[in-house]
Amino acid sequence: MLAEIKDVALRQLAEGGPQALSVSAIAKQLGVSGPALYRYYAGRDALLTELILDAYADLTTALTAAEPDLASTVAAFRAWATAQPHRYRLLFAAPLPGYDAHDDRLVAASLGAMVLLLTRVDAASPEPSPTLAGELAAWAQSRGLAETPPAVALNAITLWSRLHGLISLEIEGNFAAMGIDAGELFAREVRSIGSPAH
Amino acid sequence: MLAEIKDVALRQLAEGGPQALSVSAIAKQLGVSGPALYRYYAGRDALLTELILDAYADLTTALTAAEPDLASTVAAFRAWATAQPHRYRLLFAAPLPGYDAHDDRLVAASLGAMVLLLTRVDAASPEPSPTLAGELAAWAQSRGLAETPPAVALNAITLWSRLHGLISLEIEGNFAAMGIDAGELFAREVRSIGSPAH
DNA sequence: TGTACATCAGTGAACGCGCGTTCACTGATGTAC
DNA sequence: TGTACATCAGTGAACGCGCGTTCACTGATGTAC
Repeated sequence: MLAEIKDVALRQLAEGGPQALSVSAIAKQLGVSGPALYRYYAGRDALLTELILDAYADLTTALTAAEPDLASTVAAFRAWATAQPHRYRLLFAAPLPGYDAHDDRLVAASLGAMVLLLTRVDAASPEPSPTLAGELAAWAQSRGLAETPPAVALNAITLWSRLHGLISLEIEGNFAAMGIDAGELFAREVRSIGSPAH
Repeated sequence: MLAEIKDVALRQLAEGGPQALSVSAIAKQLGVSGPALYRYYAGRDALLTELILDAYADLTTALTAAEPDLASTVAAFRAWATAQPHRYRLLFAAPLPGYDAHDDRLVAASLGAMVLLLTRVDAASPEPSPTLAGELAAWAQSRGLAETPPAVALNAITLWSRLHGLISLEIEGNFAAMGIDAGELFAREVRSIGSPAH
């Protein structure tokens, strides 16, 4: 039943966007009265938190299942995002109106998925400035990646940023509207990160 | 009065996010009854469309005012976005719930701003594949940029995508959360586009 | 095998809320003669 | 200068809607003796 509720919730998220996610609507679709759901979730926010945690876990699984090279991992990342854009938005776009995420599990979950992606980057970027290198070192250390050289961390973050740009534009249909197939764009960005001279 | 309504609308957008933009709330803040606004705007969607058009126009102005080199234009783009993230989201993130934009002026306005940014790119990317080159040529032509070589168009789109990734992450506070100053990241992306070997 | 009880999923009514929008109207301001 | 009228910004009540959440409850199922 818990799973059934999440299923319907995700379907509504996919079809009607974030604002379509409502306790009453889910209940109606399940053929059940609204208050019935309160037996399973403390409320709308709790359900939402659960959906986000699931999405992080699912993304992590997808990345883990990919071949451990950079290109395959990035391809898996993109495939996951484009197959279910609503879940990608749930993780990386602006949160829903009135939803306040102050759940420690969220921080931990996001770490798992991102670290996995970032540690597949091994090429180093052109040397960052001393200031940026310091910031990067501090960040890597706080993430349990103390061994990572700043130039590699920078490369990883750059990759992440470039991917996010491509994916969010692709998800909203911008490349489709331009008549451009995004596949080659992705391949190019991966190549740009894979070689130090980008 | 038209301007005053927009002012309040933008302030609410900035403070409470998109869902805070409501006719009644604007009216209340103006010390006026709800229906009074219908004398100035046909409804919520019309007001929203006006806000988007304004934002495009404002962004175009900001880009035009910048020095005509790539770095300055990108800096202006970023400055505009970070100074008023809510307006950037209005243009480039998911539209508001229930808002259907089928206004020809929107298409024209978005074109103005983007073409301005994209035409400041002159370096060419490594040669795109024949397929992609064809798509790029068709797109450039439909945008009145028939002279643009596909490799330059690709470079421009790559720049746009990279900027969008950086800006949307910066706007949502991701870099701040990592303790990283985003300025150098921007400078690097501009450099990567400015030189053909990225 | 039969009775008494506890558990607990789900119900329906109700709460207060804010939304966009319509409608008939008031009342001040400006214009024409 | 004074009167008759038109214009029109703004009002308040009302419409139907959906929301999250609470509350006391029903009624079926399972358990203990």
